[in-house]
Amino acid sequence: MLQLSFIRENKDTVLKRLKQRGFKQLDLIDVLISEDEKRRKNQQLLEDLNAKRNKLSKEIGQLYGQGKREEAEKLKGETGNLKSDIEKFESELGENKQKVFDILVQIPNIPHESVPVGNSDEDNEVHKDWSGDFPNLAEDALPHWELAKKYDLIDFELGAKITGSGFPLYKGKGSKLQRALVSFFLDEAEKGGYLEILPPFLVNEESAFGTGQLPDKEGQMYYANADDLYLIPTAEVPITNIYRNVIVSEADLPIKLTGYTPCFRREAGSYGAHVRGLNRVHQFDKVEIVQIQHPDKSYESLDQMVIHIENLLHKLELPYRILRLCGGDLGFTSNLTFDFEVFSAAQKRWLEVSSVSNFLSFQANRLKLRFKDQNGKTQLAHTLNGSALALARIYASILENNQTEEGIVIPEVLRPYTGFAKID
RNA sequence: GGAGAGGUGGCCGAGUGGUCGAAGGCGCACGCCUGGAAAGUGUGUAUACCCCACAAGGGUAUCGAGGGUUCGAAUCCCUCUCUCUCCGCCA
Repeated sequence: MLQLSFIRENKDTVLKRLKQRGFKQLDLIDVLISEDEKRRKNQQLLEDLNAKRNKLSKEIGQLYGQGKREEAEKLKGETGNLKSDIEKFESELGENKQKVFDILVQIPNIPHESVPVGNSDEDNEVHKDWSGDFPNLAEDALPHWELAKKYDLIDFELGAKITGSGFPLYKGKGSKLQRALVSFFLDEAEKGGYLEILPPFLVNEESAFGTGQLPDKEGQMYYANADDLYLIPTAEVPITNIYRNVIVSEADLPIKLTGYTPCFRREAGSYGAHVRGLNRVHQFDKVEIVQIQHPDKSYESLDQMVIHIENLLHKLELPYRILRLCGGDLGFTSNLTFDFEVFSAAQKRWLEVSSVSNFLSFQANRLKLRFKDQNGKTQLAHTLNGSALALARIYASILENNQTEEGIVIPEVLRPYTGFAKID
């Protein structure tokens, strides 16, 4: 969430930027500010009362210490009203704080000035288009779900039998290819200076709140009722939450972490032909990269992450393009997001395989993730993350783009991992 | 799942109702000392919020979390949570 002090001091900018992302409830800002004023007033009153009470208590303590019981008892009598007043203001202040908080969590991050105005994914700006060739497939080229069947790589029906639709089951070389991709991505991230993490796949409510999944998107996450835990929709959640409630030193920045996890998404309400095969599934594997960075350098980090991802796609020899998300498509927590799309040649579709974002201090504020600067002052760090990469669709495009009459050719870089060069 | 023990500042560790945000030690920072360093020595060393100029200064809250008793709670009571030990179960 945004910092209240920032909103207070930069109201006009905040309003302007929120408009840029099409945020409708702009009146919330004024409500927020006035509620916060009430809160401050009540806090002041309460603190004065507390100070009074503390002083009296101290005096009573001293009197008892000196054996002056009667005087002490007399002083006790004077505290009567104080107590009930304190209770009153305490509960009022509690309500004030809750109100402010409830509003604050509804306000999305402010977009970067470069974010184009727009309502939906159709208004996203092509930041970098593909200038190379597209795979030249035969007329009878198959979509990946057919290829998966033909070569017995993925059994969607079995997955549906065991769990439900959208839970693919990989077999044999199909499974190995998946594992190869995960290993490849992790190794590349490590070369890029990211520390590998294998985090828990379920998180508690605090963690889900910290990165912004709650309270907004609980409908997107699987929820383990009996234990009050959420299945992670992305490794971003557990990995970023490592630093929840932590103050790091400036010298430790940037902190660069990577991790493989399966990702679970309910994707409620998504049906139809465009979700066939691996295009949209409830469980998929992903390697995520995360950075915790100094506020002055977070955009540099974002660039660096974009390059890292481009590199992966080059190595996999996949045609891709980069989109700059428009205000309407920008995630609630994000300030600036680039999406990566890979061209899946048999479907003749661009598939989103990565999303890289700078959250500025939006997540850090929720997480209480701070660092101590050179002057000894603590301030919020910036967080960023990106998929590097999301597997299911990468997998799909590899199958489709690399199909030949002799079988599916495995990209060179993956062969050390798969142990085979071709699926036939 | 059952029984027991325990969660105090960056770390260790004292503190069972009164001036305790918290002794002492370690660590860290700065200074003195030194040719330099170690040792020694001095000072400082949490976070959030409020008043105020995001200064100085002052106030409030925080000793796992939440609630309660009390004029007053790290200290007493209740609930939750986490860690450790033993038993059970188990990859």
